[in-house]
Amino acid sequence: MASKHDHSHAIEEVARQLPSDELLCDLGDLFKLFGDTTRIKILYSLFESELCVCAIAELLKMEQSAISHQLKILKEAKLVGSRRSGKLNIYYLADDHVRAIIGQGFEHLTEDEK
Amino acid sequence: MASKHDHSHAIEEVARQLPSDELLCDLGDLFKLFGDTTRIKILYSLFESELCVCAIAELLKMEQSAISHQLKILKEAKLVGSRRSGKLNIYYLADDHVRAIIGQGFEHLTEDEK
DNA sequence: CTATCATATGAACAGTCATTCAGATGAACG
DNA sequence: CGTTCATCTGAATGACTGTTCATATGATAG
Repeated sequence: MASKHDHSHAIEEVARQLPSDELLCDLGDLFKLFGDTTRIKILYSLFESELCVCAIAELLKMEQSAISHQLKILKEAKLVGSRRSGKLNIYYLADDHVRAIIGQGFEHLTEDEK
Repeated sequence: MASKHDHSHAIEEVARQLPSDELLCDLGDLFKLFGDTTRIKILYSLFESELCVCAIAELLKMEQSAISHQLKILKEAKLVGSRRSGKLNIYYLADDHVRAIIGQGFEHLTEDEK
């Protein structure tokens, strides 16, 4: 069975090397986090220094609520962390992988302008 | 101007180091490509060897049409390329950055299981 | 305690997007 | 040519998701 022409052996070979469905889904979900301009900007903003919510909102010229929503998503994914300082909630990058991943994407974009 | 408490100096500092809006958008668009389970699976399938459309469809147990749509997106983004071989259209990874980016994401997922 | 500032939250809306279905294209082969 | 197989394409649909608006929470200062 399978289709008309037979490449079942090749398929099995590839299938064997393919990570589990769950891992591949997690991988997709991870990249989904980076796949939004606002979130990318937030993460990038936190590259150099931690920032409070309203500073990020000002920086990106967006409503505080929008930033807050995205920060929540990033925090649930453990890409950022936060701490209180008086009235301010200060957010910071929680993981150095964030820099590595964005860095790779950056390289891809800047290297091959042909 | 600005908000009630003043962090304009910090904001300007960060803003100076922030890449252009256009680049950040491109970055988001790039990661968006990886942010879909089907596309991740397709790309991963092509890690080891090039494959024709129907082989990918079989491998992922999905309709050929769905695969074809996603391949088109990946090709427009120049992440994959294709060549004809008889009746078959064979797709392959067009860029080694794809491996690097997915590899980074993979590392993030596998390293920190706490 | 009350007013105020920073932030969080929930519902609603709009836009995006992946999949499906039906049909078109295009190469190979008799 | 006409058929067959592999692939592509476009429209339609349903699901998802980012933003906004209005409001709630929570901490601080007076």
